[in-house]
Amino acid sequence: MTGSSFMNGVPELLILRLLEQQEMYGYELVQAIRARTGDAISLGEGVVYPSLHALEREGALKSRRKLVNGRTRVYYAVTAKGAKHLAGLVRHWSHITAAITRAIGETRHAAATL
Amino acid sequence: MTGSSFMNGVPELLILRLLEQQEMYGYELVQAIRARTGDAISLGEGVVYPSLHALEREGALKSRRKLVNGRTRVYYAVTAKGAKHLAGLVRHWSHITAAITRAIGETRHAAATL
DNA sequence: AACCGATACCTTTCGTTGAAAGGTATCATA
DNA sequence: TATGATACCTTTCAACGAAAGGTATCGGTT
Repeated sequence: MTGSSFMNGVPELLILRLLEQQEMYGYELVQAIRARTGDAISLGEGVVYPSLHALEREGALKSRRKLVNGRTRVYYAVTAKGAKHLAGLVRHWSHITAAITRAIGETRHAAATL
Repeated sequence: MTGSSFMNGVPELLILRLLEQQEMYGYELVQAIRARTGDAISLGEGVVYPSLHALEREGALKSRRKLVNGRTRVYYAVTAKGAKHLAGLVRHWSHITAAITRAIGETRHAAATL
């Protein structure tokens, strides 16, 4: 009850969404997430890498190794299956957050009016 | 990675918010949450009761027993401390969801424009 | 009278999952 | 040569929601 960080499922959602728009490697993703959310969300590598591996295992992502400046980068891209999965996640996300936003914005009277 | 239910911290948020508007007992809360979210969110008693106990332990809620129709009901109300806590949760919730919504709605080009 | 579903409380167990911390290696820079 | 950034990774931990089960009372039905 201490955390309440509202982050359940969010790493998976953001990772798939960003990778759908552009192929990226893990380290790049970590920074991209921070940048794209205006520092509101900052995922550590200990969250991103395991997620990438799990998503690839499930067939939602595919990876290819690339050598840049003597360093190895593992680029990830979303598969067709991953895109379908992401669509479901976004749909679910919208549904849930809309319901919560409505619920916490309602007054008891407005609720009764339903 | 299977669940992705986006429910982290949500029970605490909804419980505090509903109880801030109106004093309620556990069983009533379970149904109220379902009703207020249009069946989008349904918390079991196994989630609600432990949450209520934890929140009372933290001083965010206070309870009073009431006998109605031979059945005992435990009514919970939000304390001043709980209200302050809730305000922080709502603030945090808005911040996080706004950032995510923005991030998943952005195109790569729009992101670059930042 | 017996039964069942709804009401009302509760606990224990389980699996997932995000967070933190630590570990390796390369490259550029000071 | 030492440090910080880059780039990969794993292990450990705690928290939390979900499910399931447990008790008891009441009202209505058969």
